[in-house]
Amino acid sequence: MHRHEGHDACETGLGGMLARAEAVCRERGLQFTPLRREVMEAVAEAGKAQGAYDIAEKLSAPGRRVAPVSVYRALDFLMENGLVHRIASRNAFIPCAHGHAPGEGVVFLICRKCGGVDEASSEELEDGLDRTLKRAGFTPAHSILEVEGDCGACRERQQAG
Amino acid sequence: MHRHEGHDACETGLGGMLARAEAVCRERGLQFTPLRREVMEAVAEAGKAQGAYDIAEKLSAPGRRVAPVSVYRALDFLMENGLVHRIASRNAFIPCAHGHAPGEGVVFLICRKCGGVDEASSEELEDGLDRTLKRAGFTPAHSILEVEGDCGACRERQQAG
DNA sequence: GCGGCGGTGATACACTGTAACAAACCCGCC
DNA sequence: GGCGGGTTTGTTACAGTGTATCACCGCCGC
Repeated sequence: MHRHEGHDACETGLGGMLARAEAVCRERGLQFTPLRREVMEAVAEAGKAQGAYDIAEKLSAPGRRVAPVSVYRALDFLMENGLVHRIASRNAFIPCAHGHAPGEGVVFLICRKCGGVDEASSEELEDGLDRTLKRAGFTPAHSILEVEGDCGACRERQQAG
Repeated sequence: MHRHEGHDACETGLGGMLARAEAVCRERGLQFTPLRREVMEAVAEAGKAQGAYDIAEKLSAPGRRVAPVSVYRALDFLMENGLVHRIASRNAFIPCAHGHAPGEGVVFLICRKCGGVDEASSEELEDGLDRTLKRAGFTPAHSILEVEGDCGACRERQQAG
């Protein structure tokens, strides 16, 4: 996973994400079951967005088959609780890097080279979007902001190498 | 289709869109074949985003079956030439309401009630996005901006009725 | 005519996601 | 301990979305 330039206060890394997931569930009286934990781990470990079927395969082993439908259920749970995000343009899932209010304007930065996905949020962007929507007479309920391109790390790597 | 509040210079309506498609193809030396025309019509006629399979069904008739794969090819062609857009969050397609540079920041406003999709673009929004990306060290290649909510027409309709 | 090329038809298939129902589990309660 | 009810998971089947492959057709230039 590449660095996160756009935001701090970001307890990143597998451990931090699992700890946060656990905390959130305890707080809300929800069960952080073994399956949900495993799915969370699988999403958090991977350096890039994972498809549901990828996760199902990763969790399966000789003698244990995890069906995609189970993965979807775990992912739904994790999404409802803001622990993972869905990348619509990829039909794939990433861990939520930092806690942010649900529905808040977060942009996903998807690198074409390394496949990594970073999150960025900005007041400025959100304000611009709000004003544009208001001008159009549109009341937003949910936004999808995804940008595909080249992340800083990959560009450096390319220039250096 | 509801009104377009956010932009003008918008030769909307079936005729205008077909004319533009024809013009674009002639300009670029590309073929605006019957099938492509029919797919363009199907997308332009419908008041809301159409799935590829919907289009295939609409074009099929007793004695003539249009396979989804043919529709996809036509849609790819039309998308490459900026005549239709894909709505990632719906797996569906809409006609491009107004000519805009490829890759330019256009937001799709998707109404939950009527299913209509409007386009809006704004300098302000684009600037905000550009600055956010620059701050994150990210070089954009392609953006997807989709907002789901309630369009003005539907809100009025609801208050009146 | 002949070869190349783009478009279309047709089949098959991969990938993504959901519905429905059964079984296991947990927990409070009698 | 046993019972009832809610939640989670397993399993199967299926719907929806998109692509690969190959064959055929029509057109155009040589």
